[in-house]
Amino acid sequence: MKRLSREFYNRDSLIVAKELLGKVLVRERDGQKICAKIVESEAYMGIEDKAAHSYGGRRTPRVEVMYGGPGFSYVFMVYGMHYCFNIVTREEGTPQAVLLRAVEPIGGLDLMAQNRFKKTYDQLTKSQMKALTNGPGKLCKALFIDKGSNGEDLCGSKLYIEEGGNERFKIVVTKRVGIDYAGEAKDYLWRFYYRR
DNA sequence: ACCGCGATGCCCT
DNA sequence: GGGCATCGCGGTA
Repeated sequence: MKRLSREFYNRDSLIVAKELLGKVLVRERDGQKICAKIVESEAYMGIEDKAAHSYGGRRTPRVEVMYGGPGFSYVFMVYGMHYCFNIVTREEGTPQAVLLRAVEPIGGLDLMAQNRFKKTYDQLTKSQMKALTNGPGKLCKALFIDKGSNGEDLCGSKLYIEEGGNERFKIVVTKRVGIDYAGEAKDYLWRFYYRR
């Protein structure tokens, strides 16, 4: 499958967040490969978005990568124990990003099961199977995405995104999650997920 | 099924 | 020192 180009990412997060649905996130590590379909995303619109880490032009060491240009990863820690994986969008100096909130396992099932639960895929309970990659922190753990993947070039060969299949689907549009601190921005319909 | 809560570390004021 | 772009558990139904 064809890898997404730098230009794909060089657009508003609202567009990229929607278009990433159905695409395939690929993680290569130690000669092994994990693939998963992107099924939920959120747009963070930068300077003007009270929910974004770069709101108001905030530029600290943590968010620096958001200013560096499209197609790089922004990985940060939340609640002291989970990571969130974002894709930086827009040109250098315009700090937008898309948060991946959920993916669906396609390949490398045993690797994901090991990373999450220290078991083979077959050994997972039903609920563990369902919860394998259905949250931002969970998908990071399953795909071995942590601090070390911050600033990774998604046009490279360790962590990247490919075109998906041609399956038809709908996009459900809702409010973003976990941003009650963001004033009126908490109600913006900037969360998207794959239906069917 | 839904709800409440504690875990735990880093970032930024 | 306050607060998090979360998760999983254990309680009540």
